[in-house]
Amino acid sequence: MDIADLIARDRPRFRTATAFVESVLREAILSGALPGGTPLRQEELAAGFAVSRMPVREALRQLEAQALVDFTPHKGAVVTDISAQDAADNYAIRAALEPAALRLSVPHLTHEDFDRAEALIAEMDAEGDLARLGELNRRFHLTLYARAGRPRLLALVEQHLAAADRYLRFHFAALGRDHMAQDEHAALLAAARAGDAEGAARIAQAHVETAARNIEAFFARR
Amino acid sequence: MDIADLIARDRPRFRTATAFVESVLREAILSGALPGGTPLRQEELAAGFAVSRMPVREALRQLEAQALVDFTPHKGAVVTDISAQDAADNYAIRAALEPAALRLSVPHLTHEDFDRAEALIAEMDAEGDLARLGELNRRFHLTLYARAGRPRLLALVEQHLAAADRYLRFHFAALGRDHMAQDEHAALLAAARAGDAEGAARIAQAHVETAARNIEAFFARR
DNA sequence: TCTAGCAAGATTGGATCCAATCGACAATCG
DNA sequence: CGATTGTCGATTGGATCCAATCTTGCTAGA
Repeated sequence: MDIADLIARDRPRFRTATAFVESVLREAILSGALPGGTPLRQEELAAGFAVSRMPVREALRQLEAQALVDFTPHKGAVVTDISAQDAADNYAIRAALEPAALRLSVPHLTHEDFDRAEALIAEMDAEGDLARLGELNRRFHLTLYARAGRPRLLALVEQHLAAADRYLRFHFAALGRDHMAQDEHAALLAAARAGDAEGAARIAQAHVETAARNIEAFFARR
Repeated sequence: MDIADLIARDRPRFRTATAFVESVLREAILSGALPGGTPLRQEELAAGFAVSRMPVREALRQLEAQALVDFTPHKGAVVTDISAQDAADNYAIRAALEPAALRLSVPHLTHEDFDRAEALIAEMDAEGDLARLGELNRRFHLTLYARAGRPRLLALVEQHLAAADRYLRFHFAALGRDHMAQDEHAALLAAARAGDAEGAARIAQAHVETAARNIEAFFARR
């Protein structure tokens, strides 16, 4: 999706221009529309969003705090580029957080949650578009974590899941989309359904770690 | 330490006013000098820092992304207040991240690291000031995690350790400083020294979880 | 007396303007 | 001929100004 589309579609949803610019830029970075290393010129962005430089600057500051852009004084902001180290970092964090979220959440999951998760697995089987596939994958995992009752923990997981989409792009490009590991998703859901929080946590951890290995192998091979 | 002191001391260390304001405000919030719920008026802060409102606004945006202040459009920023839920969140995150960092770090720790950690334990025994005690505690843990080779993971751990100081203040007030659990620190160091990453990780997790229970009990009792 | 509404002050959001810094290229000096 | 320095354009950092919105308190009417 182009940036212009995002602008036209979402502007009314935000009360302030700053929040709007921040949201669009974040999605653009996470979706890969703005690849790592892209310099973000304030004037240019301001013109694109039809606002002044100020909301752009504030938005860039927020993205800096989220480690999505790098700031250098008097040189400006650049989209953080994705390295093998960053990927390893991301997966190490997720491998720690997601099993923890699962352990807290599984005891409180409802039938509706399980049904929704199952439907998402089916949708993933049918979906062809990669961006959409990443979105479905995120929603599947977040559905299973949602009942953890720890909003900050969930926000962290969500943030790092979204960031992982940037690597997922390489993942698919290198290995094909059958590496989405749908059987692991099914096993995860089954364990959660059985109330086996510990087993589910183990599967989730292994799930993240195999993904990490795949990405690592991909980076090593070039 | 007063805000005025921080201002006088640290201004030359920063290239830009924004970075300076952000740093001072963050420390002030984490140290408890600015308690939760404090409204942060831009004009007032700008006058205090002898700058205009703009760097203050940018700094506040960054703190917002770090969940240290809450923004409401046209109403301004307020220091995020610490609730039992926030504390539980913080400890859940740390209970997941710190053992992971430890597992990665222990195999690469050096004799110097162990010596430094041991010295920090001794310093904690001798230290009376609470703020300084929290700082020593942080440095002890971070020393053991430092060789994990995952900068983002470490940054997350550091951020949440620092945030925990806000709760630690209550912890000590309620339970006395002997609850610092120095014996657990010693056990943690011993396991790390023995190269037992798994054992160290277990101790660290238990360490965080008992702290979480203490805080929870404290919040429940009022 | 109580409430709805309006008006003034306070405060933030956004735009515009000026200053400081960086990068590149050219001119000068050894 | 190479290194250094100075100047200019581009870009960001910071200050000031204006607009939008929220809050507060007063007033008028039921």
